[in-house]
Amino acid sequence: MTVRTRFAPSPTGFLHIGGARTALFSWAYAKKHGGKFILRIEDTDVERSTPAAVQAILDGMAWLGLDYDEGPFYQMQRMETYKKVLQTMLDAGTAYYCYCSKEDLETLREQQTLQGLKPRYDGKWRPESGKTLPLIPKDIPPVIRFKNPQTGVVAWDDLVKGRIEIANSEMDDLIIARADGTPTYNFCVVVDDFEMGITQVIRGDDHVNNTPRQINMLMALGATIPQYAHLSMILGDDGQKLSKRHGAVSVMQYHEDGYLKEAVLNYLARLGWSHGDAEVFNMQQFCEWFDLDHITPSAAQFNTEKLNWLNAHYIKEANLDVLAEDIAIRLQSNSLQTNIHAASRTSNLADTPDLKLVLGLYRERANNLNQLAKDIAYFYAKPQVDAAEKQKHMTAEILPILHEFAQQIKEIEWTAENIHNIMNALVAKHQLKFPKLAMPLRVMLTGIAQSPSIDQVMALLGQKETLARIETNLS
RNA sequence: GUCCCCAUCGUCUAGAGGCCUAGGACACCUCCCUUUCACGGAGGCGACCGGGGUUCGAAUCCCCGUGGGGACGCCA
Repeated sequence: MTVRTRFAPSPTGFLHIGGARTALFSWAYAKKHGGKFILRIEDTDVERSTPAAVQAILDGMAWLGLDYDEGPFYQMQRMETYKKVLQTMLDAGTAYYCYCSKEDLETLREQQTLQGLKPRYDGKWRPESGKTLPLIPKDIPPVIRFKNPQTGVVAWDDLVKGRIEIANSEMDDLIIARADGTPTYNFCVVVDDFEMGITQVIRGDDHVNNTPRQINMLMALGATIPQYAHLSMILGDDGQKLSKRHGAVSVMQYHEDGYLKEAVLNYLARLGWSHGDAEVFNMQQFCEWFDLDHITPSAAQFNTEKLNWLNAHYIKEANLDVLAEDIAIRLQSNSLQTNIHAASRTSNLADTPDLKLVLGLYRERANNLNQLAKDIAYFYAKPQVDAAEKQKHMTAEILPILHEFAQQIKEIEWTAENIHNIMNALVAKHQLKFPKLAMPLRVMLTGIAQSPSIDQVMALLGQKETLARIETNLS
């Protein structure tokens, strides 16, 4: 049988890290088995679903490259189907009308909670042979409930958690259609998973408790029961549960925060799943290796440090053209123009340092795109020179030598090697340690005391700009 | 409260009864490299929640605790 998996988010917010991982695992499972990955938007909660959230989910998946083979399907557009199935169940006696009002239900729940009982429907309108149902009230539009079996157990072999058994006596008759006739979540999922031929349901483990109900409904419909794999949740960096109030951010936020999608993907893949000692791998390898057997059943804590490390790795590995595109945009949002775009070349940026060469010098030391852009900003705008560093490194002793250096580099062919030779010669002549000369240059040229080899920095900065910055600081 | 799930270094994890003196990765520490800061290289620190079983042998299987989490909506 062809594998068919699905990702079924409800559009009530952005695609967060947990949802992204669920999608990633479903996607990878389908890819691994040559199956289909289906996207289904569960938008039956009209109150909370928004088009913006739908778009946010689509954007998030697009950024990560989680492409779907079918969909997106929208449940709100499948009402006819649900109504039809509802009617069949009513006819078959596996569902029934319930005329309890919301208020009745509310007080019932309160009483039960007060008595320390598990809140559940009392079966007032559940038809049984020999039972007389109450008189149907005129002014209350009924909901439809599923007639859940009352004895026996529902069991399934969860692909992540192993065998799970839940007694039917623990479940009540859940509402599958609201008073206004619209179907509810558990029912729509069942109909859709059935009709879409889903073979493996991979979802968050907050759905474990829904599974036995769904299996019961599936059985009532005579459907094949899919396999289930319940993924445990992802905790925040602090070990706390992620929520709207606390720590949950959109995957797109990682893009904004300077992360490469390759790093996010690799990190997420490795969070709760493993392949021996493999830590760094691309999505192709992931899809080849992925299996449900190596998913941890326990919750995993998010670790930004490790994400940073992976990000550093992928920044080093990135295609330089792609990286330059990205960094150019980040620089631009700080009003810094680079010469990467043809349009920019028409301006007076012709002798501005080549971004790709600059990145070649800097990518090794970065673990974040925004930081990288910030670090190289001085190539494209005069830096703010750190006063303390200037005072520390531009000593009276070195000042005349800096003048001498400035003189000498006016004459040379502008290469890092030539610059380096001049520095070496000066240091030797005055019997100084190399940093004595390198540090003040670093401060004058970059504004701070840390940079790659300063001769290479000068080579990229250009002769004119290098001299200009030195002279400004010496005068 | 009831039901369900989970439990290996600080964190992510390897581990399918002997391969475990518990392995890898991030972080941390030390050293090396060095033109500062990074990168990189070499080392180091560091864990089987507790108690009972089963077994010749348990991180692995069972039971009981303990701790964490989830679910109990005309939300999904």
